[in-house]
Amino acid sequence: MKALSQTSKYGIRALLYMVANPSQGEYMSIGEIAKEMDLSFHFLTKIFRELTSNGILNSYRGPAGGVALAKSAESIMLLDVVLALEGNDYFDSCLLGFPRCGIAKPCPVHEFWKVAKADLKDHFSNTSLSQLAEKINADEVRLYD
Amino acid sequence: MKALSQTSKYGIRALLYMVANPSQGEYMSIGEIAKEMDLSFHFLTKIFRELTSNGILNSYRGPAGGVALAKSAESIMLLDVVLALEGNDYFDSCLLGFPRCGIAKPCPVHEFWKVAKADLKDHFSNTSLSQLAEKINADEVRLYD
DNA sequence: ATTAAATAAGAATAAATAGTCTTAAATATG
DNA sequence: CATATTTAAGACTATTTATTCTTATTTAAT
Repeated sequence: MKALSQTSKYGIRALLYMVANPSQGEYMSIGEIAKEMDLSFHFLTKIFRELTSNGILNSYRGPAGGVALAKSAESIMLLDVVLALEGNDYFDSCLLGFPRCGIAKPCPVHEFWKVAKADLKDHFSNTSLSQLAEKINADEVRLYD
Repeated sequence: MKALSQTSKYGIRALLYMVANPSQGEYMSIGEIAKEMDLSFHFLTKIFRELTSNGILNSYRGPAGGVALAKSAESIMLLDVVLALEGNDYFDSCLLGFPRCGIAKPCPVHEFWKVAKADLKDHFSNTSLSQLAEKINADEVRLYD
């Protein structure tokens, strides 16, 4: 189940890397993040530009430049990042792609899907980057599922 | 949120059409279904081949041939169709695409996503084509959401 | 047998997504 | 000012998904 594009996955993971591995200086270089995460510098740069233009990151050019969270990690919610990278219509989809599925003419799974999407959106809107980064740093490993 | 491919969406909708609009004869022609649903005959044929090879449909060639449900609409679950068209690994994905996300090294949203996927899978496995087709025939329309 | 009506199979094309590359602009430092 | 470092912008390419097209096979009816 591919709920998110590669762009979103990389974007979120890169942000979590930034929060989990705070830099000494004000800005962290995209090159370093890409290297540590073993993904394309250019692709990450492109993703970060989107996050910058959406007010999630600040960027600064030149030596010692890079990117930095525009707000505290506590106040950046997963929802913000998902909407920035997937578009604001992310939660508007009809599960089965029925042509004019909506309030007036709901598809047969409309109600169910509406609730499922609302739950997901709710979770995203209540999950901050700091909360997720904490889990990474705590190295929460489960040996049995 | 694009949870399903176009293939799955069309496939499910076409099956629902078949259940909601039973034909006189044993088989219903793909051409008729495609025409009624206003989608490509060739594409639908391709999708139906997959459903046929997965034991969800029976097909018959020649005049008066076509496709027919291989089992009762009550016993074909949404899950069967989704797994047939999306693959059996549909519920195995990591939401954030973390490299070795799993029991031993869960990603920061692993537990949440595991539950969300299980809920969805559960719903799919408890929803039959007949249940959904009934809603279509009842023309359940909601004027307020 | 011949023809018409279907699906089967898969090649070919189009569109969307993912990823790479090149050039420009900004900034710090010697 | 010259140079090095870094992001910005967007063109370009590759891969995946979606869609169309062509040919083959099966079957019924005349």
